[in-house]
Amino acid sequence: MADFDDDPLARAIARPPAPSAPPRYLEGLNPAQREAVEAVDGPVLVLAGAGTGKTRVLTTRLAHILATKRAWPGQILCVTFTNKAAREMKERIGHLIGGVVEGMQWLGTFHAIGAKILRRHAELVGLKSNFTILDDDDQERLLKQVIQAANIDDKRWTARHLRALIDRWKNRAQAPSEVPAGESHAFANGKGAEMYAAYQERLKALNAVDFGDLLVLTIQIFKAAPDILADYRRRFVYLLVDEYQDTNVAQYLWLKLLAGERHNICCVGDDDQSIYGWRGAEVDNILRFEKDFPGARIIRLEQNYRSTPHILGAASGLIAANEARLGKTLFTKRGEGEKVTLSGFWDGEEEARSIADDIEAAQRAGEGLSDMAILVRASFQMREFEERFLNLGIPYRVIGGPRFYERQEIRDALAYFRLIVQGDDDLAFERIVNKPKRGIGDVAQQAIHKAARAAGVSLLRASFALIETDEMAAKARSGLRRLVESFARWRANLETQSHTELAAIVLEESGLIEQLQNDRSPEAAGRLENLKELVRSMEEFENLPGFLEHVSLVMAVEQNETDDKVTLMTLHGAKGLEFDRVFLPGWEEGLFPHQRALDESGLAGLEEERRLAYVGITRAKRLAHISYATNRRTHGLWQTAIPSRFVEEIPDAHVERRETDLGAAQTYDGGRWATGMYESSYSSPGWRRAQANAASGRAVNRAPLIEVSAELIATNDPSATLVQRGERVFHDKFGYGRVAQVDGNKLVVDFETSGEKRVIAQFVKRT
DNA sequence: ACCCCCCGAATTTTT
DNA sequence: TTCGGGGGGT
Repeated sequence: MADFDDDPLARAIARPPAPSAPPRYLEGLNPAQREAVEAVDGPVLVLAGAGTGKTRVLTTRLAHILATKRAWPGQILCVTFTNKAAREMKERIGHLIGGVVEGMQWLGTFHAIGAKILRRHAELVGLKSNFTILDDDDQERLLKQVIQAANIDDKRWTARHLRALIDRWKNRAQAPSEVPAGESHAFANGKGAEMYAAYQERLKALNAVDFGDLLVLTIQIFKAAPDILADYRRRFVYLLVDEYQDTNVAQYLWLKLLAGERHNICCVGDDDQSIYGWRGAEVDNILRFEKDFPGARIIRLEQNYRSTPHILGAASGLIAANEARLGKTLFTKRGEGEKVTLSGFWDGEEEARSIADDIEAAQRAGEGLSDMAILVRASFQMREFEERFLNLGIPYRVIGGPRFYERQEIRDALAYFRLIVQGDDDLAFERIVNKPKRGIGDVAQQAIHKAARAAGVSLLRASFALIETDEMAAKARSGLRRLVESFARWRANLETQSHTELAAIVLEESGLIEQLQNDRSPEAAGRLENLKELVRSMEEFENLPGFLEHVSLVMAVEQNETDDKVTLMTLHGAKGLEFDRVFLPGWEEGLFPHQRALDESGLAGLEEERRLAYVGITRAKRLAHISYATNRRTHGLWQTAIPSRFVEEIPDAHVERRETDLGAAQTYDGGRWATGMYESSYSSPGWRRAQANAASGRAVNRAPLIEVSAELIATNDPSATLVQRGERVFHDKFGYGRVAQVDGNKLVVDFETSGEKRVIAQFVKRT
């Protein structure tokens, strides 16, 4: 409550304004922001450019709805993508509505809210309300079983591949029966949909769901039970959606169902910051908003409070090259500032060295390390910087490494907990049945599986029966008996014992702790520490199921980072953040824009990469430094690259070019960059191995030749396309194939080895 | 049950 | 190059 004193919004709400004066919380908003706050009824799309005060608008809008008594906190549905965003909103709202309400019950991520709804109506889709939410590791292991059960070669058709397909279908809310035949064909000669169906069956049997199901199944429920849907529609008087440009089809359908006739929906987003197309986000959702919600108001927030004019100018100039956008013009009242710098380096090492030097110089000049960030396209780029930082002793932090709950020892512990809460969780059982070793090898595990299948029960249940028979070797049987009896005991204590106590006992009695104590490897101590941390982190939860729900939905553990360190992260990870000084290394063709984005998604892929560049530049408050290296080692081979086309797209007025003379490896002929690749003469072990491979006649795993031209992708001129339908072509990556379709410079080619792919015409050669 | 070697893959990542 | 998974040998 003390916070009320520091928070003008909270104060304003606690003390209602005089009738005539506008409420205090509207003070200090610019006209567009104020409009977005006050337009509470009917559909509204707030196009919030980078740094335009989006979060402030969102929270103030909520405050406004509450202060004007249009709805109670529990009648507002407010969805975000990440837990971080949800947490931030909750904190700010918490101040506003104080101790009156615990918090907003329906403020959370799509998945958390989906899970909440699904648990209430689980029986309608054949689940129990204590269902497990699988992470992608479990998901993949389960898929592998499904693939093997169908006698499909799981080398040729990997679980990973199938998972990607199923994710895609679920992102579009497609049930197995709705999978387009062509896409089903993408797996094991048409078995895709069949595998998907089998997987869903297995999930049901395990009383488990995956992330996609949290939305797909709730949509199913809404459609099958109109009374339930009507209930939620009545409850949710106002809907608020953050980062709307990141929604996928399933999320869109889910929102549309919940918005109902009333359409009091407000979506906030920025089409120019849509960078998650590859995981199903549909920019179209935001581009199409007016059609979806007739009479929608579109409000643009264009005044930027973050960056200098040069930074905004650079970013705006770049993003203007995109076709598919609603269009905004950011402006600022801040003073000039410095131009964005552009530097070229001989290789990645030199680039890292120079950036590290700049960081040290800036630090000496009084800048804080935590005000600086290096934003890379791909995480392998981080290594060079880490090495350099370690060398120089510059403190740094990497954001986005392997996360706490993904560590092996944590997963093992969690599998024990899951099995206590939900005995049907066979995946958890398989994980820990012989971990730590208790003599239950392959043979014994096969026997358990067989018994479970025969009786149609879970592995744990089957094990209970099995230890009473003599179908298993004595050693395995006694090991299994001890395990199974432990579970019986733990489960019996679930209700009576505190969950942290229980957890500590489980870790001890299972032997996990002992195993690590006996482990002499250097990592063991850290792992023990992690387990302790795990138990500690359970304290803030009410019970074990509550904790597990948190774990499956929030894969990260909170870390309070107040130390003065340079931040190293990917561009994707940087969205929503800001730094005083930002370094953007690796702006090279093939790396950024990434070759795969171009190969797989053509123009759309290029535009998404460009948005990523835009996100990168707009993270900077005061200084942005772009750089590229002419030579870079990837997968053990040296490759030569040319500067990213994005470099050229930034208006000269906003850039200071510091490129030195390193043009030797590049040529520029009339709008077309040519690149080559050469192998180094390094006498590294890998190089020797490659030579040996070549000598022995084996194919060398060599990266595809990068050949890009600066203008080609943007063209829509059909005459630019040299190949015709039906022609036989060669592609560096996919090999030989026949052109099935020509669309401007985009082709659909039916490749002999890899099937139909969409490729850019300029990447294929006629044969 | 464990170890070693070979092979393949190596953008981005939340939930 | 580096990592992890799987197969095969001990």
